[in-house]
Amino acid sequence: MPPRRATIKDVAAAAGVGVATVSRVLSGTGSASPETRERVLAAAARLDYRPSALGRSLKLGRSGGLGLLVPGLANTFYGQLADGVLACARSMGEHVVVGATGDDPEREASLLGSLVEQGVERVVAVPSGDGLGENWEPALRAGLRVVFAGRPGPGSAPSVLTDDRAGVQAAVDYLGGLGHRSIGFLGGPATARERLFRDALAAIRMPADEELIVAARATRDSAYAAAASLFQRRPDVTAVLAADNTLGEAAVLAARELDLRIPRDVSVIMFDDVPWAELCGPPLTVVAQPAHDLGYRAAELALRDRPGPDRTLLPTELIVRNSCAPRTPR
Amino acid sequence: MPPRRATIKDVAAAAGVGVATVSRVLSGTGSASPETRERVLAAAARLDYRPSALGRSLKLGRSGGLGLLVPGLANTFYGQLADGVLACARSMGEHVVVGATGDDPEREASLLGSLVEQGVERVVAVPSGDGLGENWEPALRAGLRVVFAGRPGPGSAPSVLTDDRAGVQAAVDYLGGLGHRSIGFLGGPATARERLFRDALAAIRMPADEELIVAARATRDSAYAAAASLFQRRPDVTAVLAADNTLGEAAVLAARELDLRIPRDVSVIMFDDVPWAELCGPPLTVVAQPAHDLGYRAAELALRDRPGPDRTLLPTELIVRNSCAPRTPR
DNA sequence: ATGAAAGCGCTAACAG
DNA sequence: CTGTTAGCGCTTTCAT
Repeated sequence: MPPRRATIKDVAAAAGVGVATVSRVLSGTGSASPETRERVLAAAARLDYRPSALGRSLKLGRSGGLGLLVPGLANTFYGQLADGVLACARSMGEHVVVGATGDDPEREASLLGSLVEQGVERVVAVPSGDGLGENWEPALRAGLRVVFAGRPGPGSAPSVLTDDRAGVQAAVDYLGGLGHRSIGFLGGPATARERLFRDALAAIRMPADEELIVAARATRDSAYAAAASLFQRRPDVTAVLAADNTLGEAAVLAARELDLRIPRDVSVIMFDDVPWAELCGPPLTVVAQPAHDLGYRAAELALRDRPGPDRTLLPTELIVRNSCAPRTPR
Repeated sequence: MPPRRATIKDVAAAAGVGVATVSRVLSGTGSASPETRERVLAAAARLDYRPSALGRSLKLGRSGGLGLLVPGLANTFYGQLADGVLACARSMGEHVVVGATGDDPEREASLLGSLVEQGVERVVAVPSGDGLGENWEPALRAGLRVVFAGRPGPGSAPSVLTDDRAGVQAAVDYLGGLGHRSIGFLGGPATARERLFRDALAAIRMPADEELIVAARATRDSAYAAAASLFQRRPDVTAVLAADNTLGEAAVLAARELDLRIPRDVSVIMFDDVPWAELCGPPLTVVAQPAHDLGYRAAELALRDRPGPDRTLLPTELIVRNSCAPRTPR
């Protein structure tokens, strides 16, 4: 049987002082005679005392800790974002409680509930796809401080985003410049980029062909199916923009399966400059997003005391590699 | 100012009963008249009451929650492993507190300390590279229940591992069968596979050339440098085994940079069947590890009440793609 | 069936 | 400078 963890009382007894003194010495608050300090510190060390955050939080009413809600960590983009959040939290001495929503609003709601029960009152979240966000209403009203990252949150909640509009436009401009006229769009659960895609097309006076815009659910299979069906239904697409790295992966897989050569038969651009984009055969042209920064900044905002700006926009960058070529009719 | 969260007292008052009754009704313990039940439930719902896990944990002495310590989440392998842990935790209604160690024992120790302060008493961890593990001694003695995943923990602590011996042997056998005699090994912070590599070589009666065995630190740069220097110092290596996906990535990058064609000039096998292995140019032959399962099983063990087996070994699988070819002298 | 009260570990007033 | 005490939200005897 493991010996019960030492409490502040044990330390007080061992040092021959009152509990308040121990608390003061250990938290640096108030003053204590050097000699007492010494004794307390020694006793604490000897007993391997670790103050209970539970006790402290309960007393203080506020419980440190940062919640983090992402679709899933197997996706490199969210992994990087999460690492950014962890880095910031660590630098501020806060712990973080994570949950994987699977882009499912119901799971998100339940996870959110459990965060609240844990006493977490600040969270950074990549909101689940549907975008309706009625999940967040009550939490926000209840005083939970949430900063959305990577995708805009509902209402006026603060969000740290990438400049997707510019990113999508850059991709579309690039493809358009290469002569492509039938550009497909592979979208995911978050549909914001889909609208931006239409806008980008309009900006260069190209009509949006609804059949070329497809949306997949948050699974690998669904992404693949969406990509394959797009290529099959419309053999005339000569270029495709994938809204995230999962979709990009699906696009190259589907193209390969269908014997479409990249970039000869189809040009591909995807969002997210994941490390493998460069290793891909051929190396993929991407719209890079600063995933780590996204997380770091969001965490910073959530953890800082003063509310930050409602919208932080981080730049995207079109990184040209070898997955796009001038249009040649298929 | 956000309205303070409702407490059990508020519910009791609103329902016109004592706090004990509320507690009993809400936790399903004890009995209550249907009519009282009704009133309590209604009041709780109306006030949007969420029981405080802090209060409960403090009272109960035990605090749910699972700690998770990994090198970092940007690495797909750990991301998948973490997803496995999250999946299991969620199914058992536990929350998860994560930390990224960066494979640094010091950070690991500090993170571990903060977990203990949070009242977490069960953790799954990918122990940091050094393998000395004096970090864990005290925690283990203090009754912390830790299950190691992916890498063996120090001492006799329970671990959920992949059958690396078989995996390394399969890779070496395969390469040997292809005629390779100078096989390089790219190792990381965790050195266990390095020993297995020597063993595997011995098993097929090949001498281990120390100069062909290199170890990188846990950064992308270090991995790249290690790979590049291996290729440059020893132009006679015709094959290389990379101990994880980061190292594998470095190997193909370095090879490309040095104008070494895969697999014509060098054959490459890496650990971890990350999604991009198939997309790589050329598709990479890998030793697949069930990352998600690793995490799920480890979490299961950590969360179950009875201690499980000390060692769970999950199978690896050699997945042959196109990154290896018969040896041709360079 | 239900309420009153104790106490988990901690911090902040308040005395001394 | 330091000790005593109340009380954070909750569960759990113990009475009623």
